[in-house]
Amino acid sequence: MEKAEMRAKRFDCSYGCPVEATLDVIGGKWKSVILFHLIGGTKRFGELRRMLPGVTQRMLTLQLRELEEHGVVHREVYRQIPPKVEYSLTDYGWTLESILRQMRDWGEEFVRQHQEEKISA
Amino acid sequence: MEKAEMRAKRFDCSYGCPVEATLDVIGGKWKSVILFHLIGGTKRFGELRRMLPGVTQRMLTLQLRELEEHGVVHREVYRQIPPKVEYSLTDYGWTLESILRQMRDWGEEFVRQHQEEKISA
DNA sequence: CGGGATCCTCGGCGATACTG
DNA sequence: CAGTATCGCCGAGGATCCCG
Repeated sequence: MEKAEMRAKRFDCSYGCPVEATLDVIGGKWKSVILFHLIGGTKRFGELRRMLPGVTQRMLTLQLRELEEHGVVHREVYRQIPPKVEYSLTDYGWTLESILRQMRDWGEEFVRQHQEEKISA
Repeated sequence: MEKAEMRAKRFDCSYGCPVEATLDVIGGKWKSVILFHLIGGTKRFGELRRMLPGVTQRMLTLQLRELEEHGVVHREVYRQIPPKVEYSLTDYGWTLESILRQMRDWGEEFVRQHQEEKISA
């Protein structure tokens, strides 16, 4: 499938519910974590890689490309040897900040709840 | 893998970031949409099925089971012929309401943006 | 350093059939 | 009506190699 077709399909309002649209942007395997780390400021490719234990180079690249296509992440390439590429949130990406912070807060509480459950068990 | 093992693994704080924990609860293929519809009130299995065009019986069952295991959805079985099963948000599930509503709002805006993009293109 | 290109595996998910 | 069981596909994602 061509990239243009993918975009057409993806943006074709084929979402049954707007919640799905949001999930399509932040719901990838590493996307929400990448976005959350970018709230802390611009990051180089290698920095992000070190911040996500277990991510492969390929997956990090793919996820960043999709975030870029969705308009929430900006990719700045410095043409030099060795290469340097910086990633940051776009203005539109910053509109996700509130949701991402709430997701972190809820997740912390969720983990805490289940730790207690394990202790009492 | 035994269910107990899955739970152990899932709740083992193996999330690199709390955001992932939240995504594990609401990030399934149909989970966030199910949860969002349950904000509107208790629903029967068949009702949910009709509200999610394209979902298979199997997937709806699996997703509901996981939501139940995560403690955000309550399953009420009425022992009668024909069977009747109702699903609703637990108190803990209601703590997701704000996030879900924001996700819907952001998703609506996202779809709107890309519709404009298509028109201007 | 930050990628592409290729090959291959594994499990998520659909399709179908059966049941209390 | 609301599930469970079984089979089979295919695409997400890992491993590896090469490049500017």
